[in-house]
Amino acid sequence: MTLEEEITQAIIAAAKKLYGQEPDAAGIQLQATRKEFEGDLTYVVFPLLKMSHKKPEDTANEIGAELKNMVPAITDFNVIKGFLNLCISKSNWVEVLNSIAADANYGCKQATDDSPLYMVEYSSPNTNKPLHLGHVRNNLLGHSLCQILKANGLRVVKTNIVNDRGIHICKSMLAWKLFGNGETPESTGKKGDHLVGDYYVRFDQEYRKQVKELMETKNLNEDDAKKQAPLILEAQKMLEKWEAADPEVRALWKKMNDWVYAGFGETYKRLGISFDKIYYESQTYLDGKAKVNEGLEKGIFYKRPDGSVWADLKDAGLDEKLLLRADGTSVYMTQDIGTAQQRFHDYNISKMIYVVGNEQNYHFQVLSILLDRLGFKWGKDLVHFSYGMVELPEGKMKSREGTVVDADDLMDEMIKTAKETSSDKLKDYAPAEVDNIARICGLGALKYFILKIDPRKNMMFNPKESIDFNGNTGPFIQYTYARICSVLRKAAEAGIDIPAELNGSYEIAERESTLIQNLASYGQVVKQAGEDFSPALIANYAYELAKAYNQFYHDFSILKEENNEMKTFRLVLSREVAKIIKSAMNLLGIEVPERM
RNA sequence: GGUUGAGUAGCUCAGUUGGAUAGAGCAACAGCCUUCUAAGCUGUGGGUCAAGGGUUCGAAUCCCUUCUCAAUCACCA
Repeated sequence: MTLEEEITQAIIAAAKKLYGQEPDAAGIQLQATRKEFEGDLTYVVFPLLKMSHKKPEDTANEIGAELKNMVPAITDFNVIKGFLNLCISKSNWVEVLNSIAADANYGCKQATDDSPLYMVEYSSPNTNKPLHLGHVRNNLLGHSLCQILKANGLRVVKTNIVNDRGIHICKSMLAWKLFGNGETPESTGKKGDHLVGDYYVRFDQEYRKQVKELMETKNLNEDDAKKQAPLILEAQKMLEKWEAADPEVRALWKKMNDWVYAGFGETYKRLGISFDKIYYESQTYLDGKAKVNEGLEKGIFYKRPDGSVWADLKDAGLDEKLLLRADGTSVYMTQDIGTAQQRFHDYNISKMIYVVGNEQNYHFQVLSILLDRLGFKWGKDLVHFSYGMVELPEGKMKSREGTVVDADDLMDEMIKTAKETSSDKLKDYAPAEVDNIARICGLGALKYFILKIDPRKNMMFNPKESIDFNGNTGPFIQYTYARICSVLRKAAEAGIDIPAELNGSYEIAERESTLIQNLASYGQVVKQAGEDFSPALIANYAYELAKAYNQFYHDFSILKEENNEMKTFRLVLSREVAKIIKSAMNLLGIEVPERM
């Protein structure tokens, strides 16, 4: 039983004794006492007034006196208005620290074979353009979410759906065929995804030229010109050939997709993310079509005179939704139906989570309803982990207007800046170690910058101001870790033995017990982050912890402390802070360096 | 127009499910390195929590109205 639970029980017992009624345990909240008041834990007594029929101060005093008698760890209490501040004994805090030290995975749970299986889809790139800042947010959130779910004792399958077919892919294929002169990643030295992306842009440029020309020469309006431009017609023909499995088109498709996958692979590796199972839309869209046709036969969907298939969702307060075009080809929704079916066939999934931007809210609302109507019992329970857009000072990112922040460029930039920042301090180190530290810090700054923000919100990214390395940042937390490592190294050099567990009595200071209290709350934070799907909670916790440690570090000597008992205590405390920082950062997918 | 989300310091963001005098960082200014890593620590200034009403011991938080912004409501994915 934790101290909080013990006190909660005591409050219930005290209320019963004093007022003859038992308050609801769920309604009893203990919070850390604000630092301007004396005490460690605070209980707000206002809810008890209905049963006590006394003033807040009197009620708090009565309860406080009872608690002090019942709970040995409570040494004293004070009352301010309706707030009952409880002081916890020093020895209790040392015990708490010992319990943290005894558990290498403190705050995290381990999954067993019976644990529920969660499947998390994230990343979900198109194969016609390189990853940009928006994808980075998606990838980081997805990876961190998986880490957090695992830390809550769940089994997790990380999955990715690659959008590898459709008209947009044909556009870059066509442009490469027409203008590429046989260029390859090898011949140009370009990453495959960038090379293919360039041809996607090229298609758009040439296409727009043709549209403009048609409007001028044949006096067409824009819509008609867009439909009649030779390039788009040829791309459509290519898509038809692809669907008919034309060997030449398929070979080109495979070649270019492989270039892109190699490029994505590099970016993923650098970002530190991975997948357990990858799905490709080219392999699931036929299932989706089959399922839609099945729904059509059962009368769940209906066909219009032109041959297109629709779902009527007006009774659910939504509109009608297209599922198959008149020519029989599939749309986004069709593919997602097929993909979902395959996944639930492949795995015994208890929860399916889609990490996809909030622009898709409507899509997932519809998907859930459609799957439910198609008879999948899990359809209703799909979770769309919806996150906000990344905005630039000029507004939204647009590939065609060149206002995207490329993922690879961004990482290069961050690592370069980190290297400049650390070059003075790391003069004595081997170049490879300097590079590795710059990589860890640069990526740490980027990842933390993105993950500390509430996922739901749109976030602002200003490339000119770039990302900070001071203050509430990844490197700040990494620095705190490296600092502790340095102290522990020096302790080892001096031959000081740091025990696994403390015994004895220690006169610890307020700042030290606060730090222990901070450490102790890690488990609660991990749990909350798991329930809320919120890496931001972990990020903010890690910052608070690092800040609290730095204040402690500034005010107290560790190795220079003359009292050996206290020196040992502070070393253990430091070691445990480092452990929890490393664990929390791991949940965010951020590495921590031992020196920087 | 409908739906969903958001609006907190000059800027970027927190705010533990309704608790004490609304907090950090950046930017500005002023201090702290012969002593365990100054990517650190301390201090100063900066707020009508979009506006108005309601619920109650107590509201940035819950409810209603209004305003502003974003996304979406496509035979694009």
